[in-house]
Amino acid sequence: MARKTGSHSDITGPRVRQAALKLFAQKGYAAVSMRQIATEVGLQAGALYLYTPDKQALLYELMKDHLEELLAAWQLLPDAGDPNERLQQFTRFHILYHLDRPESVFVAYMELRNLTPDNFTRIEALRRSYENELEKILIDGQALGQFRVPDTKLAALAVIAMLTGVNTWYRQGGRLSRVTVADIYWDMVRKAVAA
Amino acid sequence: MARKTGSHSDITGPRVRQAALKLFAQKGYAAVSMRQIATEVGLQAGALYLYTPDKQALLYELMKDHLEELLAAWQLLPDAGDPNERLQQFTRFHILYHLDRPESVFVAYMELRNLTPDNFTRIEALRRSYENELEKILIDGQALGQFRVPDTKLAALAVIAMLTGVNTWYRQGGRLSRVTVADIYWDMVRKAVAA
DNA sequence: CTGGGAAATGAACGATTGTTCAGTTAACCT
DNA sequence: AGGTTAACTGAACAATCGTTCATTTCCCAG
Repeated sequence: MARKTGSHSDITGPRVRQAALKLFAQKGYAAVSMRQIATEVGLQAGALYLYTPDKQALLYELMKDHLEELLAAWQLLPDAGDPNERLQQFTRFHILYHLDRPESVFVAYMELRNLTPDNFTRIEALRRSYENELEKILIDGQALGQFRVPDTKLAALAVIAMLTGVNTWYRQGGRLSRVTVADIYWDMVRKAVAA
Repeated sequence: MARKTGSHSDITGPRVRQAALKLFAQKGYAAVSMRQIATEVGLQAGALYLYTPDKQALLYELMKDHLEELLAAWQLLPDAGDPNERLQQFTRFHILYHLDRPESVFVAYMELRNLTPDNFTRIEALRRSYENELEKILIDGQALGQFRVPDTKLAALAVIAMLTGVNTWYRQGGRLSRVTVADIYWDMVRKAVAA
């Protein structure tokens, strides 16, 4: 038997990526076999190679898409002008955006060492440009005397680490809503960089 | 050939764990084979089973030892009394202790999903008790009016995430010394929880 | 000097890995 | 209605996986 009824390339492709994302997040890239991904989609392992050149490309595309979409979503937001407002905007955006995509976030943070050196360099560049978006806010606020941080680069990394940490413990249906969590973290971020 | 000259069990055992730690941190648990670990030590794969019942135990022991030693080292410090002093002590301790053990920290954070359910439960308990050490400080400071955080549990998690984040970017010989980094982070932590 | 046990080898086990490819089937176009 | 081709199967590839075990070697106690 070949070519199941109702099968289409433009449907199967995304399903392959979705299955890979789910399994990579669950068990880790190295622990997931192409056969497991194929089973999740309802295919034989060989069919996956119609949609990806190899396993590595599957991982790289997932991480690249995640970071590019993250940057695009951030840049789509209106400029709030005032650095303090922009920092609040960034804090809330980061938490809510990441809480909506736990699997992508997990893979993008945990599987860096499974990238080939070339792919690692590209992903790192994307991550750095996201960090720079936050640092720009801190630099502007520092210049205006609204913020006072010892080091804008370190402060940016510290804030991002703190915010991304939410993903490690947040569970839907817990005692705090997503917006409440964002409120709480904004309070700490605001004070941490205050003048 | 068997039994190299000068070989001893009490030397080889630690060397096996050391090699496993190095390789797990470098490539990830699932991507490292027992043969790679054996080669690193200068053994055949079969000999590893004189020092560990299986690969899983090797991972579990590394994580368990790391967390137990972390807790022990923290509890060995003299009680500073004042919550603000204790928080500063925790901040500096966490950063310096973790910067001294990048491989253990990496493995303990990245390989949780490769633990069996039983082992995962035990490791999680250790991690939680470390988080509780910080939360105790925050609760005491909150009661004295020194701190004002919206939620002591979340604040503890946020601070730990922020501090542990140092390990992801710090490189020896960089533009900042370890103590300077600790100073910078203490400034941010102090303000983040300030009343 | 010798026997015994600790330490390590090296081969073997079945299972699984990523990837390729010739063959088969079903959907679409004319 | 029939032929084309995209979509998929299923078998095969060599390599590698974690683990076991009979065998060999060396160190040390007596």
